[in-house]
Amino acid sequence: MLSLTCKTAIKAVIYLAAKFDSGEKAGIKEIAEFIDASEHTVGKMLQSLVKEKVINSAKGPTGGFYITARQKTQPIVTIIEAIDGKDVFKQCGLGLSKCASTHPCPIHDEYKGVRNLFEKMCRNNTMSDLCEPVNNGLAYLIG
Amino acid sequence: MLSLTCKTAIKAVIYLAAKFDSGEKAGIKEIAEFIDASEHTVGKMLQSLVKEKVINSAKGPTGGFYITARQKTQPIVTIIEAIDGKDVFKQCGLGLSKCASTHPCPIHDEYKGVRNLFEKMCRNNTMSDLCEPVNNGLAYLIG
DNA sequence: ATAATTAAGGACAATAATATCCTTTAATAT
DNA sequence: ATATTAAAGGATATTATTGTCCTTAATTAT
Repeated sequence: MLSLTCKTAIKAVIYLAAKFDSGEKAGIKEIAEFIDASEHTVGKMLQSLVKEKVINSAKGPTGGFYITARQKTQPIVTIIEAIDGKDVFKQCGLGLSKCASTHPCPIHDEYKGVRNLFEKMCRNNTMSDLCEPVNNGLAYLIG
Repeated sequence: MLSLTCKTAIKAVIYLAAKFDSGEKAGIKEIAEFIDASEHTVGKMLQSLVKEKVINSAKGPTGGFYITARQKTQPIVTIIEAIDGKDVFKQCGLGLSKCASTHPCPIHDEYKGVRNLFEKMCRNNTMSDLCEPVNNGLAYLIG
């Protein structure tokens, strides 16, 4: 459903959300280490998130990536749309390009149910919602 | 969730299921045309399905691919497991390899719900279930 | 038996997704 | 102002997935 890059992005943002309380910015290296991903990949992906205004960045010494209180309240669908595009929740289960209720594939309705449930989950869960269990040691970003 | 090859496989098998009633076998070319996919790709993929005993084949003139009455009653999860493997319904939503209730990712439970719904759909729908609307012009395999 | 037909299967090519490197730009601290 | 630090961003390399080709093996009809 989601690309690898997108999953990495979600983890990175959750890390930034956790970091928010301290007010500190986080560097590429630090983030990559925490979510166990390659520095280069993380750098590239964070760039996209900044461009799409999902997170912020500052250059220079004491610079790094950070998230604002307002951004923290956004649902994770924001990340997904920024990285994988807005069509993730519209794709046909069998890959037809014109699949619709007027021209359905054989699993159209049922697959729509699955897709919608996933979308709902991504719209209902904010970044801070997901960083909370991580902060409390109830959930993990690696392993 | 599913690979492109797997989606093609499902469509091909639905076509074979529809063809079943006439007792005829279908050649690679015919199947590829009907589901609008490349001959080469379809040939390769059908080979795998035969090896996994999801469908059958016969060589030589009057040969081709076909499905038995028994095979037609199998759920489409059979196709999925043959092509994409058995782990499709076990993968973590954020890509962790050891994601489990004792070591969950932040979306573990909710994602499990989505995954399970999809799996249920794939286990409940048999090949003949899905070929019926196609036969009746209520659903399509192309477009 | 022979020719024709069709799937099997190995080898390879093209494409897309990921990952890496390197140079540039901006900001801060001295 | 200068040096240092860190992100931005372009270019390229690697890997995985998908697609193509071609030869082989099996079956049937004549």
